[in-house]
Amino acid sequence: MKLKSDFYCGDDVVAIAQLLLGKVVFTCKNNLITAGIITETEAYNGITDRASHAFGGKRTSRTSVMYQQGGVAYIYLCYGVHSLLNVVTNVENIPHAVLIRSVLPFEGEETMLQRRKQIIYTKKSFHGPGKVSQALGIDYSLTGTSLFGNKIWIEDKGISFRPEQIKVTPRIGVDYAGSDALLPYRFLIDEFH
DNA sequence: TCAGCGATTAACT
DNA sequence: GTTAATCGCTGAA
Repeated sequence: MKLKSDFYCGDDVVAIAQLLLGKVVFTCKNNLITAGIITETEAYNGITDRASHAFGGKRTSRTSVMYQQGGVAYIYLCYGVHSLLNVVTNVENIPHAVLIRSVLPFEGEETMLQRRKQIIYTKKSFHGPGKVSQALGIDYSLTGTSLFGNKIWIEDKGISFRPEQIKVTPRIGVDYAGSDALLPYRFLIDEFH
């Protein structure tokens, strides 16, 4: 069942990041459906978070997507090469987002591997935010896409994890964020990594 | 218009 | 665990 607006509009982005573990991201591109079970997320906690693009209330053409009401995709290009997929949360004007870092194949595994130019699935095939977007056929032009439409959406398939399966760590690649780089905002399912 | 830069990846030891 | 490659968008002028 597709996640509803109230899931995305909560005000605790860190809690939502944890709740997204086990949910399933779907995309439909060229009539091909692909989907992955989320096994790793990071929270980006609005204007007080130095690691967030919206730190200090920064609002530009790129970051304005994060200020929309929860339930849209914020996708941006990193290193000129990688499209990174985020889920926008909270209400309008609060720029919270959750980065999807890893998935397990759920539907359309062959298509996902083809997009990654791989023949054989390994557990690392879709570990890393750039790989997730590539496998699901997502690129930065889809930023701002509603998660209630037919291009990208997230479903609850009843998959959940016990608290002891969930590992909490600081976020990756945000050393420039000073003390905020140490915040325990990354969640992952240890047995899949 | 254009210099700067990055929420990474792949390929190493 | 480490390090180098990389390139087109972003944002300010």
